[in-house]
Amino acid sequence: MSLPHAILTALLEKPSSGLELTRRFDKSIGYFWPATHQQIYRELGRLESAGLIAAVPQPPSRGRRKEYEVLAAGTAELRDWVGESQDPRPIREPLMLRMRAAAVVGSRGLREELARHLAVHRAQLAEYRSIEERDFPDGAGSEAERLQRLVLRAGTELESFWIAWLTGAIDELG
Amino acid sequence: MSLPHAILTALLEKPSSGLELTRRFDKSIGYFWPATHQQIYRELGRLESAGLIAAVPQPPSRGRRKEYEVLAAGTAELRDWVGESQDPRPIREPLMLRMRAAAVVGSRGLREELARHLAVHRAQLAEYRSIEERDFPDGAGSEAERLQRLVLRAGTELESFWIAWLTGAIDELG
DNA sequence: ATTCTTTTTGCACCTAGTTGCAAAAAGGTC
DNA sequence: GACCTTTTTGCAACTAGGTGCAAAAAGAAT
Repeated sequence: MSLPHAILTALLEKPSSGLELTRRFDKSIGYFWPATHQQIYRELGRLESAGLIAAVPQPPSRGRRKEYEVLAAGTAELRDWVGESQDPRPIREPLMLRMRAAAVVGSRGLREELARHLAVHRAQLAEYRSIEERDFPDGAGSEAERLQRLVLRAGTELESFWIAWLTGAIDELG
Repeated sequence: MSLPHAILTALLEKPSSGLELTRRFDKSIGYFWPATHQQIYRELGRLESAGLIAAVPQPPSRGRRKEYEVLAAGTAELRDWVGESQDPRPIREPLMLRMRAAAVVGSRGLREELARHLAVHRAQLAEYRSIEERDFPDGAGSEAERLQRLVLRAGTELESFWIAWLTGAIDELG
């Protein structure tokens, strides 16, 4: 149940319409939990019926912009969720499956694929770094800032890991 | 469409019944693509109807053990799949969402959660290391062996990354 | 041989995420 | 104001994965 909580977080940062949310997802929360506008609208509807968020007064109808804000119950729900305990979700990495498959039926075409992935991860790393420079140029600040920096660092380090691993793999398959 | 290919791979390594497959998944392929026995049976059924695998002759019926092997079409399918190009799947990491949520509503309970995750990742790393010692004690061998070693290395390095990151995060949240 | 337990297979339902498409409103152009 | 495009919202159908539960067979116990 992550998407609703992601949306609550985003709405607390700034009340928004569905479309604004979608755009902001694309360049922040979505890095760790992507969502399309369809998913977001559906979830906004559910959160509203659940009484966790509300549209700020305006005659609501299809096609008309609707701005949502988080209610007290929503904030409480999110606070609870932060402290909940939940196991890390299992890794699902098709590329590793393909490596294993290649060990059985041959690795034809695999090198190219590894190279493609390498390019994608490099691009992602570059994007994270530019965000880092833009948003966190100097040392630690408030707790909120430190948390956000930690998330970003997870991103850069994760991408760095893949870059290193893929480089090694391509090298070894030479 | 990863599960069917994971199953094809496992069946090529060794023809098996559904239950055997389930057990083998739990300690090898399942590290990167977990599956329950229910999923596996369902997929075996589909692969059979698709003509990619076949049960070795035996009166088939419910409750009676059924051994599957991969047909030529199945091997061909798997070979194609290895060379297919497919973007890395987006990361979905609820823990990062919780960090961001914590930046907004406070981090109560988060430290404990990070510590729990740390323990899980440490245990997983230990498991990978013991497999490494058991199965790959010495340097590189055949291509197949090199591929499997690379997969295992991805596992150990990924866990190491998380351990390092979590340690840093706990440290910084003091 | 009857009963009980374990193994093995599998169905059915549910939740979450994806994709295609379209309706209502808003805004621009003639 | 009639027409066209863009924005915004949303429905509906589909796919994949997760969970609960049960039926058939095999094996053990008496």
